[in-house]
Amino acid sequence: MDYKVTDKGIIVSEADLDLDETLDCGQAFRWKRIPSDYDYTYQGRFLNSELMVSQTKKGEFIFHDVSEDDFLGTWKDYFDFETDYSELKRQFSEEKTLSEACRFAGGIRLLRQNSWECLISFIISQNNNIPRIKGIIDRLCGMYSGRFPDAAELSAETPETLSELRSGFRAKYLCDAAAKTASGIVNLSEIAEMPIEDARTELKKITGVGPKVAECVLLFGMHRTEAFPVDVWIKRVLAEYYPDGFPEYLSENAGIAQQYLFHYIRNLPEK
DNA sequence: CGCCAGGACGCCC
DNA sequence: GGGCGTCATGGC
Repeated sequence: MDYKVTDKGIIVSEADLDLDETLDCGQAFRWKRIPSDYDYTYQGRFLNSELMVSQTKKGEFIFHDVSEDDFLGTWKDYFDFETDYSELKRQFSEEKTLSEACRFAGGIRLLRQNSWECLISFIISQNNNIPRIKGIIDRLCGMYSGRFPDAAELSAETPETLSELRSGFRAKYLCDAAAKTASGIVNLSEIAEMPIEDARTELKKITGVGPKVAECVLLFGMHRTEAFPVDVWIKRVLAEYYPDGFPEYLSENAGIAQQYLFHYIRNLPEK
């Protein structure tokens, strides 16, 4: 990754990034594509920072009105620019299906998100579809003037006061997650450092967090790249392409591989 | 109308 | 420990 500071903001050169593939692939739900003169532009937030970022036809990325401090302090880490995705894709491409998935969408990166936001987002995601997940999260932030509520704030809500979210049976799960996080029964920053089996057990103490949601929190919110969420789409991939199991040599980065496969199977032209 | 969505729970055996 | 109905909501 190369960057330069300009009067427009930070301009990044990075071959292994595509904004559509990374910001709209079901790992994060608060990015919106907005009209612009660039190839495409997304607007969104991470913690207390807002960002408008554009991708140009030359494959450069403009982080609009971002200072060098903010770029180095926030966005460089969020977009995981320290990781060499070319090298990862080289490893993945030793295997046939993954190789095709990487060729299909080589601009996916694993965002380094916030664990609390991921916990809430993926509780909402269960038995749900991506457009509706985005809508519910949008309405949740709308209750807090566009900000994502912290655990203390959300713990003051009840399933009734959350009714405007139209999150259905998930509202009581959100309240339980907030209560246990705010009270310290569940400590996300400690969980992030635990051996992964212990971390899974801890996360599943929250009602509404099962194997899939726990795995998503570990992967997307704690950057545990060995976590491997299995949803209905990945089940199809495993059944169709990996009847004998997922390759062992990939286990350290299985979660990142999973992102390429997820995007691939969901967007295959047919079948 | 039925089916499905980045599933988990409760109950049954 | 595995199997199955149920849980809201909305798009197709």
